[in-house]
Amino acid sequence: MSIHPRLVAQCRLDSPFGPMTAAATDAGLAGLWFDGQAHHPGPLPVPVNASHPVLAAAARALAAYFTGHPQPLDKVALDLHGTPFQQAVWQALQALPRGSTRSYGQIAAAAGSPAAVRAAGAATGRNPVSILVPCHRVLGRDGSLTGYAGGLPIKKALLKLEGIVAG
Amino acid sequence: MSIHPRLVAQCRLDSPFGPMTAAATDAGLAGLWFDGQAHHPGPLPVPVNASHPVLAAAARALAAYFTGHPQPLDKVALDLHGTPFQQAVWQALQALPRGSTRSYGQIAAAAGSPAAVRAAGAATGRNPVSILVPCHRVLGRDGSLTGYAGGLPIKKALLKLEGIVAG
DNA sequence: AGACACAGGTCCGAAAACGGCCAGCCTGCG
DNA sequence: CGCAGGCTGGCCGTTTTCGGACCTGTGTCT
Repeated sequence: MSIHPRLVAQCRLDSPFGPMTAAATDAGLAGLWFDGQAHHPGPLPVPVNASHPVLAAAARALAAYFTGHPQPLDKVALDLHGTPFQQAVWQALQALPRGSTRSYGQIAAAAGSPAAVRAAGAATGRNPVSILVPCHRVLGRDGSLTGYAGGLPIKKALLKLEGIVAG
Repeated sequence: MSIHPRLVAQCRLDSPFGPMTAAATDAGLAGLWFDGQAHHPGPLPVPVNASHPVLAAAARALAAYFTGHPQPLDKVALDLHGTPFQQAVWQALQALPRGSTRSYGQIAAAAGSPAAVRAAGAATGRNPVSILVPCHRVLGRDGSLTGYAGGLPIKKALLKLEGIVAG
């Protein structure tokens, strides 16, 4: 997958698990990556501008998430760039509230292709907006962690933060 | 291609990669070939005269090149004989300073025919003045050596001499 | 004239490889 | 039996790889 074609601004954001990079279009948040995570897009050819409204909103939402807010007070607009199937999967992920989990099979079904379980796993891994699009709430059928672009320890910590003991 | 019609003198010159033959018109250097290289014109029907000013200048330039001079102190006048397209390609080659490389596609574009990539390769191969017209600084798009009239080992050695590790 | 051969590069379609899976079997236990 | 573990094979979108077709100017051969 290529980088989002309409990026206009980026900035750095802090999290308890290390600094992150956020990127936005004028339509919404397009990316939020841990440093060195899998599928990191690398250096972005757009200016740093932390005061861009979308990035400011993302910073507030991220802070609210780590403060423990069950639902983000103001939802951040998203502008995700991917194939139709990926869009469907990421859409399904956004429907997961804090503290709930699903299996990859359930996500695949929600995305409209119940049999495309493995592909759903791949699409989940390509989620460009970590945390705010809760790809970490997807587990194996038996509750195993299975994988996370930012590394399993962070996935486990995020779930623990949400009150889930799974692991 | 036929031999240059206005040749007036020739002589032998030494290089670290073996002896070479140089040929000149009164207007400038017309050829510089390794013994046995591809497209070698063969025995030339002109007198041997190493003291001809153009050939003397060529000898100095060649020596300077192998000494490591970044730019020839006094540029040798050139009198290249070829088709308009070949002239354009060789012109583009002369613009390459020591240590820099281009792809055949870039050379074709610089010669005015971006699509004539393959033709640019052919024209590059017919370059009559080795080394001083740096046809050895042209590589494949992926950095591969692809070819050299004097043999790939010499091309590689010339590049190494200029500080390029490409291989 | 006409038909090839080249010191390359781009495009496009087909085919194969690759996963953040899961169900079905088979084994080895108590 | 009942259950935990390991292997196997099929699942499917995406990515990568691979193989042709075509392009273009020139020299050489028919």
